[in-house]
Amino acid sequence: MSWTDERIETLKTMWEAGQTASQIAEALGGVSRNAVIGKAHRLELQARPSPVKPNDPDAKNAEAKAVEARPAESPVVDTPPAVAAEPVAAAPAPAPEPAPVAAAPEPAPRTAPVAADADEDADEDEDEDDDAVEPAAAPVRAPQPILRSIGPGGFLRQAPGEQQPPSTPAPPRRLVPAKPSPEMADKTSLLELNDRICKWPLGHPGEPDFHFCGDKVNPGFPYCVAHCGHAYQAQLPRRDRRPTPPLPFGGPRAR
DNA sequence: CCCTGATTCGC
DNA sequence: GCGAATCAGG
Repeated sequence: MSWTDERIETLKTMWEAGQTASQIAEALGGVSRNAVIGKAHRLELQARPSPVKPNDPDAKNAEAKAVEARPAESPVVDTPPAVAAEPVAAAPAPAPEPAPVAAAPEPAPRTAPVAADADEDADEDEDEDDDAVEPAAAPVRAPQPILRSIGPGGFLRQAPGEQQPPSTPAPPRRLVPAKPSPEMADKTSLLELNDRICKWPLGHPGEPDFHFCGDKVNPGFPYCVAHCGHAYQAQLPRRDRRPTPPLPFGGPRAR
């Protein structure tokens, strides 16, 4: 996979939006987390709270650590044209690339309670789906990206840890990355599924906010503990079940 | 363990 | 230029 302009743009945008390298890599597809990081650095996209502390050269270094034979790394303090991006226009971004459609879970949990026929399975769909005309939905899940909020008067607010000068004008970016809207930034998309996050779908495919649970899986299962509870339910003996099994989406597509 | 980003270095 | 391997902090 090569770094096309589009992919680079996506990388830049997501990187600056605070997405992790892993997220970016999965969203782009075909590249590893390392590749993303490497590319980001080559693009001089650094500037991001890294878990690994940059040792203070002044504080107490010395040469004890020979590892520190870093050539002249320009001590640039100047921050690159930072984000400051006002919430970019939505426009539900189609995945930048056809996703390997395989994420369909095996036990087939139903996302759409066809009709609450019968009793037992009280549908416990996680909220979502309904109405929500409001684009600025409250970030129910952990907001990862460093989002700036708009204060009174249209001032950009900075997160506590943020060091970007607020003066930075928003670059006229009209490009639409994989995750255009901030409210989608912390939702797990199809592209971000991996072996250790819960693949339980929330909402309905095709809807703008359709996403996946994204929690950590119950080891050995494709879902988190809570959703395993929904996916795997004890089956009553035999013929005790009059009503036909509730199939998702009206059952397997007949074709 | 898991995650993260940074750096190195062979290709 | 690229990215796997490696490192290192949380």
